Amino acid sequence: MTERNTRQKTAVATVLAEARTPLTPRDIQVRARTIVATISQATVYRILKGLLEKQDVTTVQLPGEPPLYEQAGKTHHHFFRCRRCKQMYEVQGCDNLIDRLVPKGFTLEDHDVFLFGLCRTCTGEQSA
Amino acid sequence: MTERNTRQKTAVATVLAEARTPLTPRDIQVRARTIVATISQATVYRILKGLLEKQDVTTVQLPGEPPLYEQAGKTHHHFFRCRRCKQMYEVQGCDNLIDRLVPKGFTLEDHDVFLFGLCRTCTGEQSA
DNA sequence: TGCTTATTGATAATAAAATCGCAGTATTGG
DNA sequence: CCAATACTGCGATTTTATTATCAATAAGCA
Repeated sequence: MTERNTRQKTAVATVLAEARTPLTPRDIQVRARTIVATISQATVYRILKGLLEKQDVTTVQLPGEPPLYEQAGKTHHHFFRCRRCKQMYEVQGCDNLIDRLVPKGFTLEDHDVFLFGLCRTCTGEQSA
Repeated sequence: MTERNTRQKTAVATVLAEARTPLTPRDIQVRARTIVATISQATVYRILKGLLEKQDVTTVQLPGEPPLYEQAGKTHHHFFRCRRCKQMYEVQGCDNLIDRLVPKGFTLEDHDVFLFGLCRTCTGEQSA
């Protein structure tokens, strides 16, 4: 038969749509439970797998950490992660910068940039 | 007593010193076995742990992959990884570029850049 | 050269993430 | 509405990376 629209899928889609930052599967489960109280971790993984195949979500792979998930279709961006409050902030405008790093004769297909430090709020509170 | 200089430690140090790219613990074991035929994986991990504490080696954390190890003390650099031959190539000259990405008021402490695509050799062979 | 003990090798144990199996549930075409 | 079956929940299992255990080995000082 065809794919079915379940409450669980709707819940995960809603969570991803409303998320301001990439989420872990557990984040997604916790938030989805406010919509479907019993949604399981396995189901979250299954739904994410399906969404990935349909390219409705993408993964954000921070070095040394398990993947985070975010809705697909956003404009190209990277992240600044605050080491104090752990928040992730989107960063734009890398393209022409990256090209300069590519060695001559190499074909650039993709790239990642990660910034780490203190966000504006935590920079201010740092001295306090 | 004091720390001892074992053949295993020497072998790992030699492997790291001669490596042109960051290596996995298994890579290191395989290469070290050409020097000390019986060196075990556990020993490689133990030695790497010690070298990390002494800051004689650093880890390279590719997104979504377990850490690679390389000798410390190199000039700041990033990597271009060829998707075809899997080789990693060092890339330099990111600094002033990265600064432009930092949002106002944020404090940049660290950053990572990863380039993916085809190296010069594989770019040439691609059409063949 | 001996002796102390840091270190090793082999394997079991652990940790964390993701998947699997299956009985029960709920969606949807008719 | 109802039946076929896609999907779910739960727990067990797998996978991969790393660490712990412990008897055996080997640095390196006296």
